Amino acid sequence: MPEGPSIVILKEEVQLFAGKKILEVTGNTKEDKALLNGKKVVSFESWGKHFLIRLQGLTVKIHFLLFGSYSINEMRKPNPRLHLKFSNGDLYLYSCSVKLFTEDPDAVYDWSADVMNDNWSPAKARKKLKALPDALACDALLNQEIFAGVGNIIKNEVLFRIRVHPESLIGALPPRKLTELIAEARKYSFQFLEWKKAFELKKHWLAHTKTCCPRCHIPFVKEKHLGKTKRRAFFCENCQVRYPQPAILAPRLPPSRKILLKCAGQGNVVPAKRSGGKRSIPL
DNA sequence: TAAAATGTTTGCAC
DNA sequence: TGTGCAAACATTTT
Repeated sequence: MPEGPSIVILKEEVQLFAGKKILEVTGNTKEDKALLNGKKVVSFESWGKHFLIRLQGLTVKIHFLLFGSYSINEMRKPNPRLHLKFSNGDLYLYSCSVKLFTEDPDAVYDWSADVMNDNWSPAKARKKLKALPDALACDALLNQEIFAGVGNIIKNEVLFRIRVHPESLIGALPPRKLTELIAEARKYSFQFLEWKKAFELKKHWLAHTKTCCPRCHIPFVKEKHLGKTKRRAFFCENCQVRYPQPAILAPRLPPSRKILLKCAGQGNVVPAKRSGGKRSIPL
């Protein structure tokens, strides 16, 4: 559920409640639910992975973390964290973080940092990245102050697409690669949105959870806890370049037959096994 | 069945 | 006070 594009879908799905009055509030959140009673929804908004319910003088911030979910009209799970009743239906939010705040959301949120927002600013993202030259590419993409909404799936897919090794240093990326990183973070997020709406997101994964590189047809490297963020990473040591690049490139040996067999049947051509017998034609 | 997973915050040790 | 790390949280799927 939780990457930015999924929150955009939620925001679209709850539009039927925009402008409506909250008739009843229940749920096991420890926040002061009573404050929401009788208030009208000014608007539903999102910032990265945050889902915001903007009321008069009060905003509800929902974060779904790893396991949160929601349903509209039908209660699909027991014990919702928050349930809002409207004249035309119900919104149920499960196992999520709920926080209330009274500040103006425009003063709290930097909308230009949200990859899904109309105000997304690649220039500002670049400036923030320039300030973190020692950060790893895999960590930088998950930095919500720079790429709000980007999660682990988007991270893996973006790095594969732009052929950048996840452990590359941000400061060592050539300017054009940095441009690509920023552009692809947004571009892939919107593709994620369209594919998710069509229920075909996984079908389009090229790297995330994959075992073989679709370009090189050799096994992906799978790291369980990569970078400061310690998240799963799937990448190709062959076509994803690690920056900085070494001054002298080590000669690359062709992968062994055993390795190639791991990716057989995925567009990979495995050389025939040499027969143990004597050659009929001497070399 | 145990383990892992689209994530973030908190609290403790140093 | 700052930082870095592990733990906590919570649920579904493999």
